[in-house]
Amino acid sequence: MARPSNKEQRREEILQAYEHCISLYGVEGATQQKIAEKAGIARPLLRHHIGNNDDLLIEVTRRFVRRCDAEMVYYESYEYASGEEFLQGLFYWPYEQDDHSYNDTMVASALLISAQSNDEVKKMMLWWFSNIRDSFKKTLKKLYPEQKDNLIDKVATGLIGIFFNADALFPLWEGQDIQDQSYAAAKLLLANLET
Amino acid sequence: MARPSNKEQRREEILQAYEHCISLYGVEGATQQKIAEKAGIARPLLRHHIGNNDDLLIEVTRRFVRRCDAEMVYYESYEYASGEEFLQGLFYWPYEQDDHSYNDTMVASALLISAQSNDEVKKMMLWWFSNIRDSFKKTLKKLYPEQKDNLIDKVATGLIGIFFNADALFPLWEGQDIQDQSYAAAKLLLANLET
DNA sequence: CCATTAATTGTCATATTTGACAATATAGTG
DNA sequence: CACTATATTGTCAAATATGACAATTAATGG
Repeated sequence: MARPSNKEQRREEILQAYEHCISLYGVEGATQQKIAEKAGIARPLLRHHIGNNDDLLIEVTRRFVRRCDAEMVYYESYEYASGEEFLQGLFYWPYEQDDHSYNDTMVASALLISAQSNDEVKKMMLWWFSNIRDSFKKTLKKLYPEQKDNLIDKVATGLIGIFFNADALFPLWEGQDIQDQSYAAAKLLLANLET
Repeated sequence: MARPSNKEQRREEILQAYEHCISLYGVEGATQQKIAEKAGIARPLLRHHIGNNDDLLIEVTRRFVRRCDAEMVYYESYEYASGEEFLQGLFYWPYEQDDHSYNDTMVASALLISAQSNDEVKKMMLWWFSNIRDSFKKTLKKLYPEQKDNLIDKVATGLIGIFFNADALFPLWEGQDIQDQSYAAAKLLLANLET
């Protein structure tokens, strides 16, 4: 009856380009022009397919959180042979296996800044972190079912912190020593669950 | 012979206001108007006292790094009775004791984004992190002189990660559970140095 | 009071960014 | 082909942000 809609595909392309720009320039530095350029489309299409700047920010945050959720579900379903294998996957996951080339942790830290002055973003980012923490807890519980929840909670929170820090500093560090030391620290922390 | 210069004081006020705006809105979101408003002065004075946007970013980064350095020197000089006291000071330092009300970790993560596309900022932020890591190492070495450097390095990197994560999430979390769990995780990690 | 130097204010041009909408092109159906 | 719904392009006004500089005010020494 009419020209077929490519709205869903375009939305994805736009939001992925937006995420990429956010990781490079921050939320306020990711202008519509940069987004459109990165997505390889004309600027007015951002408006056509998604909306104004507010809409764009809400939608990109929603997409980011959902994407992380999906990844968490995937990780949860995986049966790790050991805690060490879990950490290996966490710290040494090769970028090439993602469908994008930018750094998720940079996106998250940029969105956390916007969350301070945007309640919707704040709500989503709160849920984002809770979800990650719960996922870590579940995985650790499966690996160490005999351990108390209380201890698992602490270790999970600590592992997340160590991992995010390593990931946020990754773009600045050429060498790998921060990643390696963070991985080593994570192992030390995880050892508290191996009785 | 002439009207006395208040350039140094004004520079400080401006750069502090800029830092505050960066922590709230990110680097690109901290416009000259917002900075001037926060500092309680007219916008053209930013230019008069410091310079254009590039100059402002360089100078605010320099000030931030120097301020953190000074804090590190202060912490290093302190004689901690135990590792636990060190962690207490780290995680439960009351905001009221700082001369500002904003979150340093948010400033750092915003500057880390700009560092990706600004070599001068990048250089300074690399030094910023190296310095913090060295400072942590020194403090731990003083507390646990019998431990191997290798182990101390790992624990230091891990503690920094856990602390930054807790601090970056602080503005979003009303309760204290993340701080408390992070503190508990840090204690677990530090326990690796208590033989 | 005068000269001097710096702070402060006022103002404008320019560049950038966004919002909005009309006009056109495209791909399907009958 | 004609019709329809959608994508795409073109364009412009409005808002915002920055750069630049002239004009004014203020504080100090002589």
